[in-house]
Amino acid sequence: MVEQYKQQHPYLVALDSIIFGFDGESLKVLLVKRGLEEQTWSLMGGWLQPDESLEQAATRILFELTGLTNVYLEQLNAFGDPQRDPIVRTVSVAYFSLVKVADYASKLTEAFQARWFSIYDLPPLLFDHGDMVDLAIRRLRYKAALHPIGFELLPEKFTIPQLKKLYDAIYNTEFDKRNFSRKILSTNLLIKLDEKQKGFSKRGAFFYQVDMPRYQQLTHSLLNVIPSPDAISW
Amino acid sequence: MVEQYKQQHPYLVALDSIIFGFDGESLKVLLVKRGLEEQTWSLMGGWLQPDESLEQAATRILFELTGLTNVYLEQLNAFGDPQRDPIVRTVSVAYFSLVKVADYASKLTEAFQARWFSIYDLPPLLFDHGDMVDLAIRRLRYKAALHPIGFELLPEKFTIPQLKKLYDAIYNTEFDKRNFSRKILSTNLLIKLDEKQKGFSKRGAFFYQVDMPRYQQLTHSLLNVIPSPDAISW
DNA sequence: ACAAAAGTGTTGTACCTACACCCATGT
DNA sequence: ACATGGGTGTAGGTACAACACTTTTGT
Repeated sequence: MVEQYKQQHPYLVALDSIIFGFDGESLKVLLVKRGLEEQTWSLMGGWLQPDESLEQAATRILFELTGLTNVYLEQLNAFGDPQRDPIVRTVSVAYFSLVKVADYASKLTEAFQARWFSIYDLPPLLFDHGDMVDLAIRRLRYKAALHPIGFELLPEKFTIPQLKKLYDAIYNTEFDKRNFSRKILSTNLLIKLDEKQKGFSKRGAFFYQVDMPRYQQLTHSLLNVIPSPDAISW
Repeated sequence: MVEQYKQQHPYLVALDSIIFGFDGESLKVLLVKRGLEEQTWSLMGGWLQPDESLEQAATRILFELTGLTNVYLEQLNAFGDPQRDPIVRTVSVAYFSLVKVADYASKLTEAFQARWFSIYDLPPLLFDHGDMVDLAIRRLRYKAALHPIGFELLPEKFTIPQLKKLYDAIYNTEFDKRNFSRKILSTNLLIKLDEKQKGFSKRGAFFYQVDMPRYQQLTHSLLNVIPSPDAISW
């Protein structure tokens, strides 16, 4: 019975990370120039090690580049076209993650040549990494419309106008600030702080932070969508 | 530079299929007893071949069991825990598919011991296949609430009451037939036929079929969700 | 006092929900 | 004639979309 295993071809298994960040103005993806491919920008990636799960490997790779832990990470898709890596047949599992750029800036390991690129102005990418980024952007848009994950891209304390700008950037559109803030606040997901943001505008906007227990709970319940009768929306 | 590849460990790559079907009453999953594991039910699966993409392999494996082509197929998740297959380390990419059971019945290859199980009454499964099925059910619920994929589980011609029963089964609930049919018909996705279903009820229900061009178009546009301003729904 | 961004209020409309009755047909 | 499922209609409430004005404060 173990025979059946022995006859099979093994393949290399890689992980690639689409790392999103938000600098206050536009949505960015973190790209690197790898040692062996000096010419081309690519996603941060690495190989699956024998003792790791896929998620552990993706977490490790993210840490190696950014020094960050406790980051939002979600499996995007496995890519396995026979020709995707022209040197050796490789199956790559892509993950996307949402990081707070301020944290990143302080922890970046300089071993990598890395740069943030606006999602609307990407360079040509290695292999099928362009497809991965495309898919990740669509997935982020899809997901952020249904789940409150945008916060993962903002600092602990942020203002409603900042949050609106983030959503403007994700969807490349312009939300109505009145409806936007009403909708966001109606979820009771945000706790208003006493503190105001100084320097950016004259009046200054109030800081908010996420109500973590409620966030966890909401995230969990949204994953188990059992639409109330008649809540099918297409 | 090729050195970097050579140092890496290769792994076996498998595919597993969660095959959903609907028999008119409840939502089912197709399970098999594999040659080497006579004792345990498992998902239909197979190995990735050198010349195949992941999707091609999943399609082939589905065909080998059911004889079906042109089936709804979607990548669910890659599973790669070091211990998931106790014999050899294997990364498995799970796909879920939606089949029309009537088609299947006529094409089933008898080489496999296969059976439909209600999703609410599953046997213990091999390896992590139970997790895969759980995730697939959640994904199907999630997706079917937002995209009109339920049709994939019904014959070409079906009635509104049949469609409602399908959704009742998916969500283990009881939709209101008046609101349900209004909602479905308001999408203009269904074309009413002259023909009535005979035998099941005295009055007989009209058959409908999917307006394919509109279905394709809707499917496409729903995948590129760009919410109209303020259409964030959480 | 003025500019620039923050913050709040209103109203029409569309859709969702809950609920009740009539219709067609096989027995 | 009656039982069984099929099919439609209505009204109240909720949430969304579109839109305009006031507030605060640094210069």
